[in-house]
Amino acid sequence: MRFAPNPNGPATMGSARGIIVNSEYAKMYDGRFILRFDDTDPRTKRPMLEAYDWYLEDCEWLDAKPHEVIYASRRIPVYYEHIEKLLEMKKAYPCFCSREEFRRYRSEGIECPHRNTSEDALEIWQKMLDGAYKEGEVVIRIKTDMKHRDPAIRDWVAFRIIYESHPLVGDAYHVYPTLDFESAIEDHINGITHIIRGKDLIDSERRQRYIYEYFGWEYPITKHWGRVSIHEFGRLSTSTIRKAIEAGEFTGWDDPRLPTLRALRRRGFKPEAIRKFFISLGVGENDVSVSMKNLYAENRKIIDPIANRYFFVWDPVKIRIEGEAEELEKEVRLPLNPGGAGFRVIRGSNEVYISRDDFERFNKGEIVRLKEFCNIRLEDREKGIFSFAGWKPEGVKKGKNIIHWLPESEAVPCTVLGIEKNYRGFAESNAVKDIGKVVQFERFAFCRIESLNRELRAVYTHP
RNA sequence: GCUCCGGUGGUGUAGCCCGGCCAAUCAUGAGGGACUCUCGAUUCCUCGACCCGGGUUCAAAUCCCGGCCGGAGCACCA
Repeated sequence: MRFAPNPNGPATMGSARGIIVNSEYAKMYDGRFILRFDDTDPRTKRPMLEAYDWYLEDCEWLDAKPHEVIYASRRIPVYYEHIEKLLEMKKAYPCFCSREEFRRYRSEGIECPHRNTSEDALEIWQKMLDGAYKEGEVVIRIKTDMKHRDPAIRDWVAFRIIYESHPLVGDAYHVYPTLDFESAIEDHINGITHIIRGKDLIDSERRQRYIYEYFGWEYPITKHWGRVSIHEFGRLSTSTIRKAIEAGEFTGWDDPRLPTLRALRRRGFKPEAIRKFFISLGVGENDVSVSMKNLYAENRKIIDPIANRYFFVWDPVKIRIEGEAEELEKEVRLPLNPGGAGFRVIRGSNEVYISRDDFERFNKGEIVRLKEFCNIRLEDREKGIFSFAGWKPEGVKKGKNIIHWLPESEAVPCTVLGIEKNYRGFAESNAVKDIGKVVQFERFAFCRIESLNRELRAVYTHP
């Protein structure tokens, strides 16, 4: 099995499907999983140097470490050898038609003048390599059938001239193979038995079969799947993301709002959840339109039992509790997580922060409960004054009237990088020791604590 | 337009090749209940689908034909 991306940007959710499904099959049948960079176009789909390593990182993260990594741009001489054989066999030829001319021949199903006249094909090829021709002046075509019922198959291009420095191999070459050619050769050399890829490559198979036939090779078994679109992200292509990043709309390729794997990793998603999510999508040929909620559900199953719970008071409002001031200075114990991992301790106070959302919901005289602490009654909304109303939870309406809270002494300034917006407020000081981990801010969401500088920074994972 | 695919609950998926055990799987979602301490978490229950028409057959989600709808490709991109 193989996954063959062009590293013109980092791996996204779309790449994840290819990585996961292919590697999963390799695991199931004890086969090999190869990561191959199809980076043979230094211009239109220019590879991004950093992205090569990012792909490697992302594969390992997804538990899909490749058995072998191939860089097509470093194996161009291999493709040259093969095309030379085809030229000798007269199964390929140099074509001097312009794109427009050839398009006409193709649509009318007639052979172009260069198809059978080039006795000196190998000489022309050599001159191409020597740089005797300009870009677009000549290409190498594979002979198929100019009467093929699908015009897309008719005598396709295998090599073209591009004078542009390649990010990985520099100026070593200026005659580059197309994807169809490079991929056909590599799949055979690497002994690929099964290919699973997008259905946009169905025609590619029909083209490549000609080469396999000429060389007497056996074509791998193929499966083509439809496009995945994710409700929350819509259609974001690598190039649109790049433009948006350059325009400053996103902070980088790992901006939590992006569907890149780097972003998901930053948000604290578990690779196992992503694997399950894509495996559940299957390999049908229909296009699928799926919601991130499914991924959230998978992820939640893994992290919910183990994520530590903390308070995060967003958009905070300071309130004062009157009466029992001394008694309020006590230690409050709250469960750390559902797995029974013990307790965290918060020191109570008669002055605490609560979220504005909560604060503005209450009516005068209403009793609410500060979770695991005490009950309070709203006395004066303008001044933010409540009165003490008992220790036991009795008498409090269940549900939304049990709220989270934080005293000044426990409050660490915190920003959560969200999806729709960022949230500012105070996080419970105990959360500081969970840097790098995914926690649940109670009544808010799961978040990954990222760093502590002037303030604590967290990244929104999901509800 | 030409070539080729596909249509199962709101969403995704299993089943289709090799017809019966399918009043159709699993997940997500939605609705409702529970919770002496997250009603944005957890938990329980319920709801909900074989595109349409014809044919073959004792029997069709599964096979055949037609229609409708949707998708992909038709680059010197991958």
